[in-house]
Amino acid sequence: MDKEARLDGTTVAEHPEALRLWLRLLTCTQLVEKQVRGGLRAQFETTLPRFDLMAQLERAREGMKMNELSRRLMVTGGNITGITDQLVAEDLVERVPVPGDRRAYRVRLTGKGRRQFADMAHQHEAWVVDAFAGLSEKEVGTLHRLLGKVKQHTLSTLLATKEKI
Amino acid sequence: MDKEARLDGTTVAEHPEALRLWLRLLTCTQLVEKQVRGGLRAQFETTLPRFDLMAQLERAREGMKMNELSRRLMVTGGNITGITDQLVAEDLVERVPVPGDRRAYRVRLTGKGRRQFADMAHQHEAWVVDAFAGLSEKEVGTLHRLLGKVKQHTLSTLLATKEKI
DNA sequence: TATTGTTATACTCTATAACTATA
DNA sequence: TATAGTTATAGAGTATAACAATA
Repeated sequence: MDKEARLDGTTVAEHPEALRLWLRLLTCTQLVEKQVRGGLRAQFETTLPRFDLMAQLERAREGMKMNELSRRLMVTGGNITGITDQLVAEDLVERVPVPGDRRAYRVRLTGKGRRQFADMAHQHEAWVVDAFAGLSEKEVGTLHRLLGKVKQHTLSTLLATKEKI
Repeated sequence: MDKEARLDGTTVAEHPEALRLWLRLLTCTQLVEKQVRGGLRAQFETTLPRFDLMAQLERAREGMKMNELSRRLMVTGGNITGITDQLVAEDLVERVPVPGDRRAYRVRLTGKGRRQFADMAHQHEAWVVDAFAGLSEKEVGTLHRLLGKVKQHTLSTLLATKEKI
C-alpha cells in the first residue's frame, strides 16, 4: 500500500482516490438524507421508507405486488408487510387481491394516499433541488451519468457474486 | 414547476434532473454501503458506525473528545457514549482524562485497536476500490470534484439555516 | 448558567427464520 | 416442492430528554 510520511516520522496509508470519493459520496448522501428525513417527519409525520414505498406505487396505477416492492426497495419481505400495514392503517394504501393467485396481493395508493403523496413529492422535490443548487445543469448531467456507471458496475458485480453462490 | 399532462386530465410534477440525480446517488450509496456493512459484519464482527468512529481516531493520535466525535459523525452525544462503551469493552479504544477539564475525555485507539483498524481499513479499501472499478481515474476525479461542490453548498445552506434559528 | 458526558427510553428500520396458505 | 405473504424476534441505529459533575 502507498505510504505517506508524517511530520512525526510515522507513516499512514495514503487513501487512494476511490476511498476519498466514497467518503465524500457518503457525506453528501447523509447530508441530503438528513434534510429529507427531517422534513418528512416535521411536515408529514412520515419516514423515508414509507415515502419510498409510496413513490414506487405512484408510478404503478394498478399497484404492485409485495415481492416486487421488496425487490425494488431492496429490503426483505417482512419489512414490506410492516410498512404496508402502517400505511393501510392510515388509509394511504390498500391491498387488492390478485385474480388467479389467492396468495398474492397488489398494494396500491388510495385516493387519500395519492393526494398526500403529491404534497410530499412537491416538498421533497424542493428539498432536493435546493441540495443540488450549487451545480450547473451540465454538472448535474455529468454526475448523473457517472453515478450511472457506478450503479451498473456494482449491480453486475453483485449479480456475478450471487450466481457463484 | 414543469407539469406533464396525464391521460386522466390531472397533472403531475415532471421530475427534474435533480430528483433523478438524488435517486441515483441514494441507490449507489446504498449498494456500496450494503457491501461494506456486510463485509464488516462477516469478517470483523463490527458495524459501520464503529468503523467510522475508529476511522476518526486513526487520524488523531492523541485522541478526540466525545463532543468532537459527535459533531464529526453527525450523531447525538448519547450514541457516541454507547459506541465508545462497546469499543472500550473490547479494548479497542480507551478514555483518557483531559487535563484541566475534569468533565471531558479524549477517546483514542489502543494498540490493539490500531492493529485491528489497519486490517479493517485494508479490506474496506479493497471493497471500495472494487465498487468504483467501473470508472477511469479521470472520472473518479470528476465525481469527487462535483460531489465536493454539492457538499460545500449543502453545508453552507445548513449553516445559514442554523444561524437563523 | 452553560457545557461535558451519561443514562434511560422509545421508536424506526432491518434481517432471519418459522409459519400458513396457496400454487 | 416452491412461492406469496405474515409473524415473531432480535439487534442496529437513532433522537430526545432528564441527569450529575464540572466549568
